[in-house]
Amino acid sequence: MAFAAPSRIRRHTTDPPPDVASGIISRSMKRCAACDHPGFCPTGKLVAPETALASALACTLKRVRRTESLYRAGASFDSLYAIRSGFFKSTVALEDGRDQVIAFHMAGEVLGMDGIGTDSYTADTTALEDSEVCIIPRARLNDPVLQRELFKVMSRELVRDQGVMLLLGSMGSAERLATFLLNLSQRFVARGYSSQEFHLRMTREEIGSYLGLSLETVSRLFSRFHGEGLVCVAQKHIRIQDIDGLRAVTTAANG
Amino acid sequence: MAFAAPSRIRRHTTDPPPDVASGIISRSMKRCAACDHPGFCPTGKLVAPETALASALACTLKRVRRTESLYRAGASFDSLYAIRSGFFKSTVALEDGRDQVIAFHMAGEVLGMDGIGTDSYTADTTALEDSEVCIIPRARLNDPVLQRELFKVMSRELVRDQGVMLLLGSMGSAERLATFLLNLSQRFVARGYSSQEFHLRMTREEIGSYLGLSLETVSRLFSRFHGEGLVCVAQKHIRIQDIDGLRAVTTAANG
DNA sequence: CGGTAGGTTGACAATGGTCAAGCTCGGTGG
DNA sequence: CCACCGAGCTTGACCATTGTCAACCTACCG
Repeated sequence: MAFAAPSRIRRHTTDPPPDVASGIISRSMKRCAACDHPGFCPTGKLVAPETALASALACTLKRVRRTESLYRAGASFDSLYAIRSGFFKSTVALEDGRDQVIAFHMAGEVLGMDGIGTDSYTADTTALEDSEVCIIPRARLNDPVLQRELFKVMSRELVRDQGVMLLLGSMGSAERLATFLLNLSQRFVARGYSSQEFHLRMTREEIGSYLGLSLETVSRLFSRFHGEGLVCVAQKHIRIQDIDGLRAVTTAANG
Repeated sequence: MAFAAPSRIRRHTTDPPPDVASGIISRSMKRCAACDHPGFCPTGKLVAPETALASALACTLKRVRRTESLYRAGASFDSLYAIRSGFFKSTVALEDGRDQVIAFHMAGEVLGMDGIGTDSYTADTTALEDSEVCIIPRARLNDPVLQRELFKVMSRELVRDQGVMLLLGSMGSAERLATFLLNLSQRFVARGYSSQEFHLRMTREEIGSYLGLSLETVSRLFSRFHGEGLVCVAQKHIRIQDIDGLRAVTTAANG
């Protein structure tokens, strides 16, 4: 595979954030004084600028190891969590045992908002790599400054969900995967990482579950995209070779 | 936009709510003093009990006729809307023209929350029958009492979206339609109407769009359910004959 | 009473799922 | 250091579900 072998850094220590884009990381963005990941301080995003630092300092951290769950569906709602570093998936289950990944989450995103309305979480949320979250106790939902920000976060989440419904309801398999890759790319770049090369933290099965496809279909599509020169895939390493080509796949009839 | 004693307030006069379930309506639930639809006063749901009446009186009503849109994607966010009576659909569009129904809304539900995060709406929302909404100007988002309630409403909306993703991603066609019918039934009964007999306000095409199916598949499934004695379908009138049978369809492998 | 939007049904095709076999890589223990 | 093991991935063959196209029907509205 024509793929610059990345140095396989495996950090289980706290100090630096785990590498997200296999070494190709732009550290240009300024950092929050309290958080050390580039450009994306969850607490900074959550509160007005003037109180960001205070909030950040007051925030309790929690570590979640890979495969561990942060909360489970049905557990009583006690806090929100802002991801400081790491990667999560959320899944919901049907009574008959089937379940589905409904979201992947990365640094700066807020987890647990599904619990506000019913006082208990409705999804399972699990770390896909060793991660750290800031605990936002439910009592702080009364903080007007936090509230204002949280409205926006929840609203944007509603918009994100619209996109997923569109994806699941109107797109063919290739469109879905291309959309997914472009979305990941966009989110990585917003965090100061490479937009073209990154490491998938989820399995084919999890991608398939999220996209409403079988793991085999996901695998075949990766192979096909690879063959078409759109991406370079080696296991979980992805390099987007032709971003415009991928965007074209996103449009119907190029599936 | 000021909401104090506007000239165009349509006060809560005595006109009864439009019949939702072709005459089979239970009127047993108590009504809000300010709103006249049974058991489900949007303003009452939105504010703490002690201020419900005041808010309801201050609320400006807007009428939306069938096929008219309440707001369109891209329009700047100026208010939320609580449905007082009627029925709406929300659709989102892809660049290439395809679009999809992402929700149906009925009395008591809140529209426009997708606009909070980005300051403009992201969906088109259209009345499927002559409807009335209470306007909640964006300025009122600062009202702490309203805020608290809105958090719950938005959170529940997130949970609802999870259910739709599950439906679109994990269910077969028959499961989807059965789930949809049971959901409608549940929502009607919560509003004091019959749980078994109701009038569909949307076309087969709109149902199909919402469920990620073609209109032909929806039609065939209605015929099949009819043949199996699960429902009695006559155009847009639906009577659920065997609710447990429908629930069984909801489970995999009974598709 | 005719036009039109919406709905039904059938024949066929295509997309994507299922099943099965085999591969790759990383971890583990001899 | 090597052999083995298992989770995750790939690929092929086949098949089921659902979409597409087309024809026709029906109800409703002027």
